[in-house]
Parts: sequence; structure tokens; C-alpha cells
Amino acid sequence: MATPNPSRPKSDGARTKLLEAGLSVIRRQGYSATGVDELCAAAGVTKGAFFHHFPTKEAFAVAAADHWSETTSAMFADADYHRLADPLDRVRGYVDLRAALLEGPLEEITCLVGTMVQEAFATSDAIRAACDASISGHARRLEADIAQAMALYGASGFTPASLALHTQVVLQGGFILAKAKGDLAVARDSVAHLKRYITSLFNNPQTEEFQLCGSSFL
Amino acid sequence: MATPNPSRPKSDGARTKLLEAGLSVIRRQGYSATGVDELCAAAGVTKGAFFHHFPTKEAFAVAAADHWSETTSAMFADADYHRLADPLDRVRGYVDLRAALLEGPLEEITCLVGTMVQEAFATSDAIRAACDASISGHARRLEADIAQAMALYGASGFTPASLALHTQVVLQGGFILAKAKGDLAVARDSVAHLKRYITSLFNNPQTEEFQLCGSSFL
DNA sequence: TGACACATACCAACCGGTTGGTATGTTTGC
DNA sequence: GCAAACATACCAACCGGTTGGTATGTGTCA
Repeated sequence: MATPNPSRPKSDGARTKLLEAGLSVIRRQGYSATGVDELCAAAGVTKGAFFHHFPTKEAFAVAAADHWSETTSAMFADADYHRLADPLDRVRGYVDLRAALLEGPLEEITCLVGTMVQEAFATSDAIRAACDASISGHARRLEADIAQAMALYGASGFTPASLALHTQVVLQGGFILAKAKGDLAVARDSVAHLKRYITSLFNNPQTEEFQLCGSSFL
Repeated sequence: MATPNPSRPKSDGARTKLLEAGLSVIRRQGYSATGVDELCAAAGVTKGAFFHHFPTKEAFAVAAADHWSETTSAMFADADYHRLADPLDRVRGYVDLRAALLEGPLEEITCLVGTMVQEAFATSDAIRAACDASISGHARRLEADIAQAMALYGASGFTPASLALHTQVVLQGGFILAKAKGDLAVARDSVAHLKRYITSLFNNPQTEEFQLCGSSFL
């Protein structure tokens, strides 16, 4: 897409293989614990090919996060829920889709950038920024539907952005608890809570400002 | 607390120093990226001391998770919100306290076990189990108050355990988004959403079973 | 058409530094 | 004096990264 070069080297070569093979390896054991040799072995390429395409391991991580952003955004762009007429149904449709995707082995369904940012946020700003772009960009796609739903149902007291990010918070947190328990049920339960929350938000709008620290003892 | 020994060796020794120094180092850069030498340097002890107290690096991680469980549970055991009369106020009081703790540098307030389990869930079951015990044990302390609040306010359609775990999901996910953005505001916003959800759950109980995948297109 | 320049994609071998872990001391408290 | 609590010195394996090199194009000009 970015390269207007008409001569396409038939197979994208080692680069794409590394990006896709690295995905599950890093999701399984994390970024730091995954060596370059391991990445190459998983992709079936040599170390020379790795450093031909990526100047450093860190640059590979950034490229992997970008690749992740592209593949996931393509996947959700085509989803059926966009065709629903009611914006609230579209928001809940997104949540339902995420719930439906919570099936299968953990290392195949968890979030690459959520895993990587946890290890790299303080040591590599390039990785951190790429992961942030992936998560925040994904959340941003929900904002328009949320804003329309708020207008349609008269909900207020929160911003579209904060609710959109809250959905990502629940998903990321669900993955962590699922990893701890070795069972995705807890993530599915939390997404169910999220959907119930969203429904209640638009059924019972609170016009007054919501107070977080209103308890007497704080 | 555990040792009844009356003679206190002025310094608790290398073990405790390693456990506490390792805390912030691992929270900052993760488990795999933190070397034993780094741990020792941070604690001001030698490598010999490290392997005197811990047979392997993995055993240290398990001990660190257990140490984390003890210190955090002691902290929340003493909190003021337990003295509130209304069980719903106690649940919201816990959430308020967690929100109030979302201040300061990220590596000083994030969750050790949430960080570690992400890297170790597939490669070390001992670490995974220790992290699970910490998170699940922490969540379990909320269950009694939730159950009482459900009875008092007539809420139903979810279990005390699932709501208790949902609070941990929101906190863990909030930490991940905060790391990605380099800003805790997103975590505070999500905890505010969580508190609003809890309030709505007990103000507008749904007696019917809640359906997650009720949308037509799924 | 063919020859030359140049670029891309890849490979096997290697490098210095770091890794988790060990073997063997020495000090300290009872 | 004896065990626990450390310290020092060291190791083999592994780490990210570099090296010199090859095979296969691709564009260009006579």
C-alpha cells in the first residue's frame, strides 16, 4: 500500500514471516524472554535475514506492533455490527464480537501490544508509543458510535473517549486475569459486566456529574 | 510477623532487601529483562547472598509474589472502609481507595503480580500460581461485602465472585493503558466507570438473567 | 542484445558482553 | 565450634548484533 513499486518480489519474504511468527512467540513468553534466535527459528529464517530487515530487536518490536495494528483494524473494519442502525447496538455489537473472540488458546487470542507495553513502557519509548497507537487507535473507532448513542439516548456524565478506552481496559485486564487463572472464563465474565454497564448507562442516564470520591472516609 | 525470634538482627537481612528492591525494578522493566545481578545491585547485596536465599531466579519471583500478597493484604486489611455500616458503601469504599492510590510514578503503584504473570503464565506454572493466588485472594476479600450488598439491595444476575474479579480486571487493565499512554488518567477514568457501574447495579437490580450474546448478528 | 553497475535479500560464522548458576571461601551469632 | 549468612571468583551458555560473502534481480547505455 505504501510502496508504489510495481515490481513485487512474489513472496514478501522473511520480513512478513518474522512478523507473523513472532506474534505468537511473544504473546506466549513476552518480549524480553524471546531471543532473536528464537524468532528466527519460529519463522524459519536465519539471523542474517532478521537483521537485514530490522536494524535492532527493538525496531522489530515496533514493526510487530504496527503490523498488529494493521491486521486487527482490518479485521474489525469488516465486522457486521457496523451495519446495525442503532449506534448503541453498534457499540454493544463490538462488545459482543470481542466476547465471541474469547475462545481458544491464550497465546492465540491475547493482545500483542498489551503484552509488550507492560515490559517496554519504561525502557523503550518507541515500543511504548507503537503500542499506545495500536490501543488508542482501536478505541478511537468506537467514539463516534458512542457519541451518537449518547445523543440519541440522552446519556451524559462521561466522554465517548473515556468509555471507549474503558472497553479496552476491561479487555486487557481480562487477559491478565485469564493468564493468571489459566482460564478465559473470567475475561468473558468481565466483558459481560461491561456490556451490562453499557446497557445501564444508556437506559438510565445520569445528568448530574458523577462523583468518584464521594465517600465520607476519604 | 512470621518469625517468633525475639533477637532481631538489626537489618532484616538480604532476603527482605532483595524482595523489596526487586519490587520496583521488576515493575519497571519486567521479570525477564531484570537480571539477578541487577536485583542484587538494587538491594545492595552480592550474588552469593541472592542464591543463598533463593535456589533459582524463578523461586525469587514466587517469593516476591508471596511477599507482595502479604504486604498488600496487610495494607487493605487495615483500611477505614471496613468500618462502614452499609456493605455497598464498603464495596464502593474499596473502589474509592484504589482510585486514591492511582497517584505517583507508574513503577511505584502498578501491580507486581499483574506484570509478572503476563511474562510467566506459559513458562512457569509456579510463578503463574503465585500471581493467581495474589490476585484471586485479594478479590476474594470483596466477596462477602458484595454478597451482603446483593441481599440488602435485592441485586441479582451475577455472582459476588465475578464482580469482585471484575474490579481487579479494571485495575489491571487500567495499569496497562496507563503504561501505554504514560498517564494514569485513563486508569482513574476506568475506575470511575467501575464505581458508576457498581452503583447502578445496586440501584437498578435486574432480576432476569443477563444475556451477553443477544445481538442478532452473532 | 549484452555487459556493466548497482541494489535487494539472504546466509553461516563469529564477537564481546551478559546471563543464571556454582564452587569455595569468610564472617557472624549463639 | 558449628551452622547460617553472607562474599568472591568463576563458568558455560546464551544474548543482541556484526561480519564478509553469495545469489538474484533491475535499470541503463552502447
